[in-house]
Amino acid sequence: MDTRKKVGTNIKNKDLVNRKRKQIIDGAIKAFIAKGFHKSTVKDIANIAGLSMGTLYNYINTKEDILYLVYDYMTNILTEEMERAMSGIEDPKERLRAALKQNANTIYKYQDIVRLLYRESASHDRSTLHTVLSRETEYIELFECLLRNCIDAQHIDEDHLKLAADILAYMPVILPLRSWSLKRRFASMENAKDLFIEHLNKEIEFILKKI
Amino acid sequence: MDTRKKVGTNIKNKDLVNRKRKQIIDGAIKAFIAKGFHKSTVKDIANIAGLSMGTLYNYINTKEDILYLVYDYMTNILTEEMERAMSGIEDPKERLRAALKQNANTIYKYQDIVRLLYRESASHDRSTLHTVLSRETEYIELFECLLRNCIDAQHIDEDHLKLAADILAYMPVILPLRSWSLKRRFASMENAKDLFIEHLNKEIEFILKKI
Amino acid sequence: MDTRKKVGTNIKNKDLVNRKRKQIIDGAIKAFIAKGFHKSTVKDIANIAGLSMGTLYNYINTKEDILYLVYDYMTNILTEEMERAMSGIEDPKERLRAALKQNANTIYKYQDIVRLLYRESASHDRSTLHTVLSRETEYIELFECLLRNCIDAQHIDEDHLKLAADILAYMPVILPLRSWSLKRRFASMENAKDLFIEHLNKEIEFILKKI
Amino acid sequence: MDTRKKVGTNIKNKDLVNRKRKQIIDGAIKAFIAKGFHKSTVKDIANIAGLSMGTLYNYINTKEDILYLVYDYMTNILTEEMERAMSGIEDPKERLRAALKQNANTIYKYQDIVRLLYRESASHDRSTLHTVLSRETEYIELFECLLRNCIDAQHIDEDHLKLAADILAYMPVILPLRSWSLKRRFASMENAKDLFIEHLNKEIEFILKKI
DNA sequence: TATGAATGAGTCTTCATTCAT
DNA sequence: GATGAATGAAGACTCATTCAT
Repeated sequence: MDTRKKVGTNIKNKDLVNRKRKQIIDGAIKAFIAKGFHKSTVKDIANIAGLSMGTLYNYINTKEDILYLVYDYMTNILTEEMERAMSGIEDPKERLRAALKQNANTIYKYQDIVRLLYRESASHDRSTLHTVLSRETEYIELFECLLRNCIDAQHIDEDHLKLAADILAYMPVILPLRSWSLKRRFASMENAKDLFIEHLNKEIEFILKKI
Repeated sequence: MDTRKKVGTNIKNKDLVNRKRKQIIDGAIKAFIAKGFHKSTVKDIANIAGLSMGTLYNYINTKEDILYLVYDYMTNILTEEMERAMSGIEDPKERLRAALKQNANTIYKYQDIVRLLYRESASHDRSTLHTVLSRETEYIELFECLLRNCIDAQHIDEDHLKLAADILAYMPVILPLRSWSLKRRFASMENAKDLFIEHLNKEIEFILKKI
Repeated sequence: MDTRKKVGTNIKNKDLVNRKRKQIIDGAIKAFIAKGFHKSTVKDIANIAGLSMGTLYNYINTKEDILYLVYDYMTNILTEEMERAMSGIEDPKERLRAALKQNANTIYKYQDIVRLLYRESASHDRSTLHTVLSRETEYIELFECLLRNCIDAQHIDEDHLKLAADILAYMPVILPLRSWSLKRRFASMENAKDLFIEHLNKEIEFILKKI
Repeated sequence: MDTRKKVGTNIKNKDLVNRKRKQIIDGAIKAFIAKGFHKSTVKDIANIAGLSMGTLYNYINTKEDILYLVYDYMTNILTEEMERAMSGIEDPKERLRAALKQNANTIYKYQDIVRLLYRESASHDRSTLHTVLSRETEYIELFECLLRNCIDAQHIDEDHLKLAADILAYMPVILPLRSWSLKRRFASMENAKDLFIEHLNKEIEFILKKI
C-alpha cells in the first residue's frame, strides 16, 4: 500500500523546501479554516503565508497539493502524539487507554483542521484520495493492533475486533464534526470534550468485554 | 429557531414546483455523487435532471439552493422513516430501539447522499448553514427525548443524557464516512452495517445504564 | 421624412391596443424611472403594468418597442401642450413666448421622463433612432418657424435663425439633465425652474435682436 | 464632498497601472462609441485595448469601473484644458471668456466621448453616480467663481449668478447632444460650433449685464 | 530562487422571446 | 386574447497556473 505521496518541487535545497512548506501549511490552514478550500484562492494562501504566487508554486504543483500537505501534516501529528502518549507504557490495556485518550485530545486540540480535512476529503484528486484512504485504514489498524494485545488470542472474534477498532478511532471525530451543536448543548466545548473522554473510558471497558 | 428555509422560485403553480424540484433533486444527487458539488456545473445538473438551464433557474435562485434542496430532501426522509418505524410502538425502550435501528438503516440506505451532505456542509452559504445546523440539533434533541422517556426522571444526569443523544445520533454516520475502509475490512458493506447495528443494540443497553 | 414608426401587434381590436399600450407605457415609465431601461426586465414592466408576459408581447414585438412607445407618448404630449398653449394667440411674438414657456413647463413637469429619454436615446435600435432624430429635428423646425414669423423677412440671417431655434428648444432640457445640481444649488427645483423661465424670457428678446 | 473615486486593482506597480489604464480607456472609448456601453462586452473592450480579459480585470473590478475611468479621463481633460487656456490671463472678463471658449472647444473636440458620458450617466452604480454628480457641481462652481470676479460685489444677485453659471457650463453640451440635427441643419458641425461660440460670446455680455 | 503580471478557459446567472394550453 | 412556463444564448467575472524578468 502506498500510504505516502511525494509532492513535486523545483527546489533542490531540501531544508528550504521543508521550511517553506511549513509556512505554506500554516498559511493554508488559516485560509482554509476561514473560507474553506474552494473559496480560498491560491493567492489568498500565498498572501497569508507571506509568499508570492511564483514562490508558492516553486514548492507545489497544484492547489490540491496544498490540501495534501495539510492532510499529511495533521496525520503526522496524530500519529506522533499517540506514540508519544504510549511511550514507556507496557501494559496493553494502559497503552490502549493512553492511545485513545491522546487521540481524542489531539483531535480536540486541532478540531478546526480535522473538521476541515473531513469536509474537504472529496477535494483530493483521485490518486491522492487513494493515499488518504489507505492511510486512514492504516491508522485504524493501529487501534486494532492495540486492542488485539488486550485480548486472549483464543477468544478473539475478528469481526467484533475490527468493528471495535473502527468505532473507537472514529468516535472522537464527533468533536469537530458536531462542534456547533455541542457548543450549544453543553456548557462549553471543553466540557463536552471532557464528558466525551469520560464516556470513552467506560466504552473501552464495555467493548473489551464484548469482543 | 428557524429550521426551515424557503427556496425562491419564479413559478406560480405550487404543484409544478414540487414536481420539478423532485426532478432537480434526483438529478443533483446523481451529479453530486459522481463529481461532487463543486465539480458539477449547473449545466451538468440541468442535463441530468432533463431540464434546460433556464428552466432549472426558474425553480431555484442559486446553485447552493440545489444543495439545500438535497439536504432538505434527505432530512425529511430521515425524519419520516424514523417516525414510520416508531409508529404503533408504545414501550419507550422499544421506541428508542426502533428509532435508532431505522436511523442506521436509513443512513446506510442513503449512504451516498449522507456522505455527500457531510462533505459539502461547508458549501452552504452562511445563513443556510445556520438552518442546517439548527436542524441537526433539532434531530439530536429528538433522540434526547426518546432517551428521557426510558429513564426514571429522578435519576437523570442531564449532561450524560445529552451526550448519549449526541453519540447515538452520530454513530451511524460512520457507515457513509468510513465506507471505504469498512468495505475493505469487512466481507461487505452490508456485513459491516449488520455488525454495527448489533453493536448499537448493546450500546443502547450500556448507555441507558450509565445515564 | 418618416417621423413616425408603427409598432407591431397581433391584436385586431384597435381600441384594445390603445388601452393596453397606455397601460404598458405607464408601467414602463415607472420601471424605467426606478431602474433605467437596461436594468428593467420585461417581466418587471409587465408586472408593474399589471399584465402577463404573454399579454405584453401581444402588443409589442421587442423590448425596444416599449422605449419607443414611451418616447412617442412624451413627444406627443410636448407637441400637444405647445399647440394648446398657442391656440388663440395671434401675435407672432406672443405665440413664440407662449410656446417656449409651455415647452419649458412641460419639460419640467415630465422631467423624469425627459431625463430618461435623453439617457436612453442610445438604446433605440438603428431604424428607430432615425425616426427619433428626425422627429427631434421636426420639433426644432417648429421653433424656427415661430421665430421666422417674428422677424422682418428681409433681415433674416438664416444661420443665426437656425441656431437660435436649436438653442431655444434645447435650453429647457437643462432642467432634467442637471436637476441633481440644480436641486442642490437652488432653494428648490421649482425655484430653479422659475428663474430659468424668467431668464428664457429675456433671452428671447436678446436673441430676436441678434438674428 | 468626495469628488474622486479610487478604482481597485491587483497590480502593485503604480506606473504600470497608469499605463495600462490609459490603454483600457482608449480601447473602451472606441468600443463605447461604436456600440455603447451595454452592447460592448468586456471581451470587446479587452480586445480593442489589446489586452486579455484576465489582464483587463487586473486593473479594474467591474465593467462599470471602465466607464468611470473614461469619465475621469474626460473630466480631467476638461479641467486641464480650461486651466491651460486661462493661464497667464489676468483680466477677469478675459479669463471668463477664455474659459468658456475653451470649454466649448474641448467639448466639441471630444464630442463623441461627451455624448457617450451623458447617455451612459445612468449606468454608473449608485455610489459612483454620486461622485460623478458631485464633480459636475464642482465644475459648475468653477464658472460661478469666474463670473463672480467679473462683477461688482455689491451688485451681485446670487440666484442669477448661479443660474448663469449653470447655463454657461451647460450650453456647449448642445454640440454633442444635438449633433445629429446640427449636422443636418448647418453646413457642417464645425460651422455650427463656430456659430455657437460666436453666440456664446454675445451671451456672456448679455448675462453679465443681467446679473 | 523570487516575483508578480499575464492568461483564457470555465462558470454561474440573467432575461428577451416563444409557444403550448 | 390571456397566461406563464420553457428556452438557451450571451455575458460578467474568477482564478489556477505559467513565465519573463
